[in-house]
Amino acid sequence: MKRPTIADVARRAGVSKGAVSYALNGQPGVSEATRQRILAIAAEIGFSPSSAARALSGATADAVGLALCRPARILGIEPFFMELISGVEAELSARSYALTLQVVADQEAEIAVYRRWWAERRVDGVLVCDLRTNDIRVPALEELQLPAVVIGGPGHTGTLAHVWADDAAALAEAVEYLVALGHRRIARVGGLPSLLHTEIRTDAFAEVCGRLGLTDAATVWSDYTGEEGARATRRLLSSARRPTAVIYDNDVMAIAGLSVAQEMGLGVPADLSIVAWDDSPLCQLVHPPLTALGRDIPAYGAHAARQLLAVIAGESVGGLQDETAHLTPRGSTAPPRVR
Amino acid sequence: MKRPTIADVARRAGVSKGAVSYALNGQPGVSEATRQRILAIAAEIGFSPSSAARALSGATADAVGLALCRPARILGIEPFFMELISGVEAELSARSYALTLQVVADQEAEIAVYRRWWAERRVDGVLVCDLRTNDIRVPALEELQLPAVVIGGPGHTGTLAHVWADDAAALAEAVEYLVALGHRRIARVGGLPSLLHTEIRTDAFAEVCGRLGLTDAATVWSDYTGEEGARATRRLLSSARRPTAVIYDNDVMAIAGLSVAQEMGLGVPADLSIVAWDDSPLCQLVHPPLTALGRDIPAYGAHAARQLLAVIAGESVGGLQDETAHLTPRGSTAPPRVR
DNA sequence: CTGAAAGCGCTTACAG
DNA sequence: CTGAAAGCGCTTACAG
Repeated sequence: MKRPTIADVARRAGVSKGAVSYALNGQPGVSEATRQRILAIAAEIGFSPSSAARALSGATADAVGLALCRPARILGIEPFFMELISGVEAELSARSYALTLQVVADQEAEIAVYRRWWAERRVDGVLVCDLRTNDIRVPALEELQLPAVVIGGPGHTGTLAHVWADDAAALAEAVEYLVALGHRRIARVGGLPSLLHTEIRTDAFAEVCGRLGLTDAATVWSDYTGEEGARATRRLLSSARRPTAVIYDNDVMAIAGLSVAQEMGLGVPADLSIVAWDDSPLCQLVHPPLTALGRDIPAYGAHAARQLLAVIAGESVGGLQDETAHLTPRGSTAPPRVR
Repeated sequence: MKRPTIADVARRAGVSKGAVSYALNGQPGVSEATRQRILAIAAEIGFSPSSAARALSGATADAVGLALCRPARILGIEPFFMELISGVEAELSARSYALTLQVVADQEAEIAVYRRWWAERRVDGVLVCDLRTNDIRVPALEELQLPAVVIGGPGHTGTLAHVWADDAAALAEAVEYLVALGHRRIARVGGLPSLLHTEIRTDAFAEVCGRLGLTDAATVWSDYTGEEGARATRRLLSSARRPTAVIYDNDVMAIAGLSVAQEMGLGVPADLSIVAWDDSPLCQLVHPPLTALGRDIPAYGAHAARQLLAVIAGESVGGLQDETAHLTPRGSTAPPRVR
């Protein structure tokens, strides 16, 4: 099957290629009647302009890039990324933008991908995940002047546009809720310490625990996987003054923690209360269902995509604060059993 | 920052643009010494050929498309897709191919996306998921002559290349294992009945149960979500002659089933044995860990991508049988408690 | 309001 | 082995 070109449309409409281009792109320079006729013919023969030809003529690539820097096993198990992607995609495809995805091994490789995308003119802009403190990707993108939106913050985003959520406030809400239930020994199993949002949560956890006079509050590090979450939980629950409540930085570790508690013969929530970040459907799959801090991740992705399209359009875009995660109490939290 | 073009490289190397093109693409027509010099200069100034210009000159788009037809909530929670994507992506990026992702609402929308991609020359080929019986996407792709590899089968793939796994054999292995443990009343919670692989598993389940003389074997339908998996499990466990073992078509439903059993006061595995398909890390997160039918999904994706690149290269490619899922026994299966 | 033409940055026959 | 040139399919000033 031969692909129709703009010349085919022009010939059938009896106009020049230029006129077809104007008609399709909603530019002035063609009468309304002609425009309608051209549009009808284009639809009839199934014409869509070659994205390569458009991109080459100085127009945009109509594509946005997303590089993911996590190993496959973590990418697969965390609902976060797929939900984010589906939100990004929904916004992009509504504007006929394509999403180009690439998995990278580390930040250097990610920067190399950005350079290549830029040199190839393959994407009009990129979405940046997993922001770190003093992230080397930020100056690299600034230097390339490749439109970019950082998903994360606040802070450490340089001059780049970004969308962020107030994790500190959400964490404080969770701690205050546990304290209100009567908990005094609260621990937190954190995600990768190199990520900015982990650091923000760690600082917020220390701040709120200090403010509430909790002296036994400790953060232990993990990497978002179930194995590490389980290991961290075993360590916490084996300690002399074991916590009566644990907050996990993601749903997968929280579920692993629940399983460890059951394995150790501890009742949840009687002996141990559990709170998870990322209120994915996983949290409601287990028994008891997990109290979780959640927000609309597809919407977060959609907002980031919208910001990026604005940056690409040349608008001046700064930071956008997204909804703060809110706590949904379920069966995994209760007042601590008096011992 | 100005993007370097082939002319910049040619000027600095003191050769024609054609020579640079030959050198970069490994074509004859340039001496080895010149080639090395050109390559060095290209690397030095960070030149990558414009993908648009390459695509327009009749070369390939160097991109492959993947349309996903599942709602965000299912896409997010099932590790399968993200694992598949990361495998696809690993293979593609090793050959400098980009992956273009689009989420679609239904098969008609998916076909429209294929038509647009084809007309826009945006991708060189596509990967097709979630094959159905008499799938309307197959003839549509055949008509477009858009290179495609179907991930699924056997059967119903028309003339398209495909990769598939023998789910019937894997299911038989699981049933035989349960029967060997002493189970006679085995149920199955199936996935979306419209999908071909669900149908294949259903037929295989009926066949092997018949062969082994299990008269109470029943398949109930679900949709891969935890809610539906839980509902189906409640129904099964409330029946007069409730099964002593259940096989679930995915990990998410199996975990939901485990949770329902616990909620109903049934011991797993003492009162109920559970087997899950898709041995993702989720299966080892719960307590007891789930016996599961698993295989290497990233590798499956990589094989599909490799097949697609072969089709794009014009090679004659048929069906490729991938590894059969194998059973990993864990704590969720045991001989049935005598009642 | 319309047409003819240049140009985007490559690839690839075609001459030398 | 190398260079000059056509052409891919668009967009967009530039004339009319």
